[in-house]
Amino acid sequence: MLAKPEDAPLLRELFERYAFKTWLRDVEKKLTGDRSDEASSLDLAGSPLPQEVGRGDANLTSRQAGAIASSPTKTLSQETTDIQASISKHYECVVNEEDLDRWIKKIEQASLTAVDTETTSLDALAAEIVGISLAVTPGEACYIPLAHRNGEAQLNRDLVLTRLRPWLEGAAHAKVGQNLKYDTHIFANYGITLQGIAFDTLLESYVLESHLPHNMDSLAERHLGMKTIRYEEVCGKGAHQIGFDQVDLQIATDYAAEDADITLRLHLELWPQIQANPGLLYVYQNIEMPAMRVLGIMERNGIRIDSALLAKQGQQVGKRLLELEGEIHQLAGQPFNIQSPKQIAEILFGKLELPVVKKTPSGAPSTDEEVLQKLAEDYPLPARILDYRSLAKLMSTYIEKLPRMADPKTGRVHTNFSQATAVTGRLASSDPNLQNIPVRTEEGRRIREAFIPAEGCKLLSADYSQIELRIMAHIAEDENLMAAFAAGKDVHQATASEIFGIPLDQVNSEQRRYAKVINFGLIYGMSAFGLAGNLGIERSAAQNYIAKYFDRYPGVAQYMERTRLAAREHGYVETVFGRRLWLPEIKGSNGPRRQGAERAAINAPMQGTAADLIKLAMIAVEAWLEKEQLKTRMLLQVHDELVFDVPIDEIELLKAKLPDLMCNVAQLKVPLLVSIGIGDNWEEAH
DNA sequence: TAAGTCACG
DNA sequence: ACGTACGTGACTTAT
Repeated sequence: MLAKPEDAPLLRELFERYAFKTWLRDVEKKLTGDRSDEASSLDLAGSPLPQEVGRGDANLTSRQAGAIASSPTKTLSQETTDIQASISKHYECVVNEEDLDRWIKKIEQASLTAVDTETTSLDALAAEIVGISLAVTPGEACYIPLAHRNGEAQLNRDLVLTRLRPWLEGAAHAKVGQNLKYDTHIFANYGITLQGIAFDTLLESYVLESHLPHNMDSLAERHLGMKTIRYEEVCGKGAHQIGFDQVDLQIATDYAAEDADITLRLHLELWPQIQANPGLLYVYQNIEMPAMRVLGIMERNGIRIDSALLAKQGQQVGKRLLELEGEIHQLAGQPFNIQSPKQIAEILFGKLELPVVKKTPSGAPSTDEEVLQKLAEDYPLPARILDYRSLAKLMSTYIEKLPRMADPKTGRVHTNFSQATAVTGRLASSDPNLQNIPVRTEEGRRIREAFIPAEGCKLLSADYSQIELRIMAHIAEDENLMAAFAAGKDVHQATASEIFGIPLDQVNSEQRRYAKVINFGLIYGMSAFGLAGNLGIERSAAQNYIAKYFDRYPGVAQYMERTRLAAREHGYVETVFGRRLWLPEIKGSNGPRRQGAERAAINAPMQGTAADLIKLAMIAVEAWLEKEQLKTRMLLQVHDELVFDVPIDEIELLKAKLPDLMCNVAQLKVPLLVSIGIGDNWEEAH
């Protein structure tokens, strides 16, 4: 059914070559061998575990052992992890060439090496490398300090990088890491192209349990029963935090070598779990692992910002904000902080005695947009506050922020695409978030004018049309809905025609608007109450629309019910490609939370399949760009949209080929549709 | 650090 | 009776 994307040959080769079964058996043998020592190793609480480095820090080691000893009831896997935890540790600090040579020999011969970098910053593009850790066998790891600033002897950074380069860039040397997208950036900062990325424990955890935390401390605890040294324990936190380059080598080694060690052990635990499930294996190998590389490229590309334009907009918006502030204080009869919901509430509901429309979760009177909109029907002040709020938002979040985030040399902003944050499989964008740039209002869209193409390029935007509704038609296999898409109908118009029982060409804009709200509601697992609230109609009327919809689209009704049942039975739901979303609360006794889980269960297969599809598209498009050696660069992904810098002479080619690539990453039971926009800024291209 | 709000798909 | 449309990130105030 699915046209699988071209497997990356390198990855496939690595997976086949390093099946790990033999090696796993060896490791298991070692674990079993340790089993006889289990009782005594559990008694280790209070006495330090053997370590070459860090012997002096009994605190950390005893805390680790203590955590093991206090483990509650043990499952089989818990026993395994206890044994994992009891493997003796040998962490070395590599500060001379002899040891470096020995480790290089080790990793050259290893079938798989865990790699981790320590740096000066979480900002991968700005970070400087401080050290590298490596592990090839559980319990054995090294830390190679490169830039610690406390006078302790260490190897020269450039010498080590030069010596390691052939291995780091060697595609045949299989590597595993925790979030290797980050480490790839770090090495790229020094002109080194990390290759041979075979596994990533962050993505392994994400594919297995997207709803749980994926940081190394949590993973070690959850899967290995081990308590790890936390970053704060080494560097402190808040204002007192020091850079990793200030940390003493011995402590740095304890921490950093452990990261590589834990990464390797986590992989040995997680990878078999993924292999055991074909759907998860597909998502991991063919979607997440290849997507990681594409995301790294996009992050490095960045997008060009017109800071001068934003500065000009800042002048205008700033002036308008001052005017509004004056008017608002005038209407309120006193000055107050308009940015404080609490103070707004005091003015509106206290001083002016306006009616309270709704309350916040904590019970305070709400002053959100919906409330102010309602009050604006009868009073002048709320409308002004709304104007002020929206402009203040534009000002602080975009107009002021984006220029400060731009690289002063290139004028480009580089977002971080977080691949393991959204439980549904979507990406998340942060620092800055470029997935929530305003578009819905006239004022907001002006921000998009400041996103501009590179010199000699146009911005090209390609977005999937109605992707989630198409996926709903596919999953539900609803004849009527599939037929509407097959016929190329305007789906909201078609829906209106069905629920109002009128011919397609007699649907008016109001009816279409209703149908659109209903279609969105379906994707979100709405109730009659929710629909009524959204449309401003009686609940009974909303219920009638829903009933009519399900009457005309019975496949969709069955899908909703089927999904609720499947979620309850299995505790998870799946996308078309086999991605899982676990819903621990689906069987719970907390009614509202269970219903929330049911709505998430209905939504996740659609949102998640859309996420799968666009990731496959990104992989296919990037592969094509590279194969054809084009200069077009992929810049952004906004859930159903991709944005590119396209040189003028490649525009026609992209216009012709992109929709084709994006629509054919999979063959669903409905056609996929991609529309293209081109312009001298994101607003024009959209 | 939490709460409230609002930007996006 | 009870809450009530899914998924995100960022900013500001207030504690």
